[in-house]
Order: sequence, then C-alpha cells, then structure tokens
Amino acid sequence: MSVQERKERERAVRERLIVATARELAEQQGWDAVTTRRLAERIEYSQPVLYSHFRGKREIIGAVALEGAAELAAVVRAAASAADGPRERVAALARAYLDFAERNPAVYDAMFQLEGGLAFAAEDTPEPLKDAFAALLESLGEVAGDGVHPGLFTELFWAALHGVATLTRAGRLPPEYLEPRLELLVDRLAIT
Amino acid sequence: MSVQERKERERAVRERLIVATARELAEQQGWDAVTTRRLAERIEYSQPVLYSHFRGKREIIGAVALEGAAELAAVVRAAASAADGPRERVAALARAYLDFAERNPAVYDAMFQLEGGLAFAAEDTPEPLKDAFAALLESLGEVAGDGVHPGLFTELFWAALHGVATLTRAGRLPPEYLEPRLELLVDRLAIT
DNA sequence: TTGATTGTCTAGCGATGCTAGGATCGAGTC
DNA sequence: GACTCGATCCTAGCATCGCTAGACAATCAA
Repeated sequence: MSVQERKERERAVRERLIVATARELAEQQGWDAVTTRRLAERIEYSQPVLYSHFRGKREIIGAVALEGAAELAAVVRAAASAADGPRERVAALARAYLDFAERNPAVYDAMFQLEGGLAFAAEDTPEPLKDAFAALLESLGEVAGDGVHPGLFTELFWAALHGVATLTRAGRLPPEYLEPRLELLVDRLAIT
Repeated sequence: MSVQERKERERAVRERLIVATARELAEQQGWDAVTTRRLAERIEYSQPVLYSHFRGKREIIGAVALEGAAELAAVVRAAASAADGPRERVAALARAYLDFAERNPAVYDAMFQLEGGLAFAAEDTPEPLKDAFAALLESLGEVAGDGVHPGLFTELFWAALHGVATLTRAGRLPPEYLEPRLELLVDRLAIT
C-alpha cells in the first residue's frame, strides 16, 4: 500500500500547489486574471488536472477562502491575546481584521465577495469559517453589554468591520481616516 | 434642426431602454445573465448598438448604479422625513436602507459590489452618488455626538449598514434577527 | 511480457465581451 | 422626383472564457 500512499501524498501536494498558485495569481493580478488556462500553465499541468481536484473554478476560490479564514482567525487571536483589557483587545482585533483585509485583498474577496460556493451560518458551514467567527466572538463577547446576545453583537461588529473593509478597498471611503473611524467604531459599539 | 433633435430624443429613449432592460434582467436572473447578446435581443437591436451608447458592459452597470443611487437617496429622505425625533429618524433611515438593498439586490450590487467604473469620494464622483451620501448625512449628522465629525460618523454608519446588507444577502448572516441587529446598531452608534 | 487500470493531454464545445466592415436607409441637393 | 452621401445598423468574426470528451501514455498486477 506504500505506493498508493505516495500517490495520495503527491496529489495532496499538487492540490496545495493549485490553491497557493491561484491565491498568488489573484493577489498579483486580481481574480479576473485567474483563468483555468493561466492557472494550469503556472502549475505546469493541463487544464483537466484542475478538474480532477476541484469541481470548477468556484471550488478553487472556495479553497482559497478557507485558507484565508484560518489565517484570519489566527491573526485575530494573536492580536487579541497581545492586548491588555477588553477595550484594547477589541481595538487590536479591529485593527488586525482591517489590516488583514488590506494586505490580502484577493483572499478577502474570495471569502466574502465572490461566490465560493461556501455555506455560512448553517449546519454544513466548513470548520475554518466557524472558527474565524469563534475567534471574533471570544473577544467581542465580553464587550457586548448586559442583556445583549454575544452572537448577535459579534455579527453586528463583524458586519461593521466588513463594511469598512470593503468600502475602503473599493475606493468608496477615503483611506486616510481609517484610524479615527476605527476608534469611533470601538468606542461606540463596545461596552467596557 | 428639428430632425436632429428628434434623433437625439430617440437615442435618449433607447439609452433609457437599455438601462431599464439591463436592470430588469439583472433583478430577474442576476447580473451573470445580463450578457450583451441577451440584452441586445431584449431591446430588439443588435449588440453593436449597445456600444454606441456605452463603452462596454461595465458602463451599463454603472448607469444602473447611478439610477439606483438616486432612488436610494429618495427612499432614505422619505423615510427620514416621515419619522419624529433624531433617534426614530435614524432607525427609519436604517430600515429604509436595508429594505432597499433587500428589494433591489441587483441594483445594490451594481452600486457597491460590481465594478461599475464609478469614482467615489473624489472630485469626479457623479452627482447621484454624492447626493445619496448627502441624504444619509442629513439625518446622521445630527446624531454624531459632540466633537465627532459628521462626515466621518456618516461614513462609519453607512459602512455598518453596508456590511449588514451584504452579509445578510450573501447568506453570511441569519436574516431572522435583522430587526434586533438594526436596533442595536442604532442604539449604540447614534447619540441622541 | 501482456493486459488492464490509472493518469494526463490534446482538441474542441458553447458562451462570453467586443469590433471590423459591409449593407441599408433617409436627409438634403439638383 | 432622382441622386448622392453620410449616418446608422447588422452580420460575421476574433480572442478568450469555463469546462469536457476521447485519445494517448505510463504504471501496475498477473
């Protein structure tokens, strides 16, 4: 069975290569530039190989999104654990979130803008997505305020962050006032 | 000069027909279904006619977005003027905004999700977009709180609404708690 | 060595946004 | 009223897209 195991290992390596290449290409030239042909050429295989790993382009985007969700969760947790006190923890979390969105625009798009074929807030929601939300909940739950459901509060805070992130990156909000915007958001929403 | 004027009038009518048809098709079957061929067929002209009015598909989306911005501004103003007191005005505004996004998903996408080739928060921002923001500012400015720049506050509130609207419609937020989410948003952000 | 299975590639389908070039029509002139 | 000429529109086609069928090659068991 060793030879079969080797093949499976090689397949897994190639699958990671596909996802990493798609992500790299998307960050470099945008998701429009990520065509199956270009992607196949970069990994030095033919197009049909992609379809032996994923159902289609959407699933590749979804794979990048899952990878991003795991990273976002880690980034958020790291920022929160490095800050002292609830208020500073939330501010650090917000900064880390917006920073992640700014530094990884293509990944962020894969997660929230493009249809990656992922289910949210449902039974079959993939683990990384649930965990990313959990990471937010850990720090945000403690500043929800009395009588306010922590999950509901986290959803709202997250939505606000998401709105700021997307509108800023789409050129809809002037980027220079990002910091005061963030301070205002934390001061108003979080109850410490 | 009468014949030339008539031609210009007919051209204007046809241009409105294109935009209206694109919008209708997008609301019915989504923007993916709005292809230049289908659009041309619906208006009973050939494809190249579209390109005599717009540079490309993006500009058509942009035209729909401008139309939507004007409607959104009107909807927001109507809701605000029908409510008594700052707090209720803001709540009515938020409800109207989210309601608009839910009832006109394709138009909302054209405005904020798809690249319609429109400039925001800049010198050459089209008038309807500026006016939509102004409509928000009129009601939101009065609840910004002391020492907080009204424009900055409006941007933040808008971003929060936008986040709730997009995440809800994308299935990222459970829709059943929309009302309490809205109440929480208004209670926390607005200072009355 | 042979036969079968697994893996990969070439070639192609239908559809996309967009455009070049020819056909057609109608306004203005004799 | 016939004719010219410019504006207007359509047919046909290009390059590219996501995706797939079928031929081919490599690898394994017998």
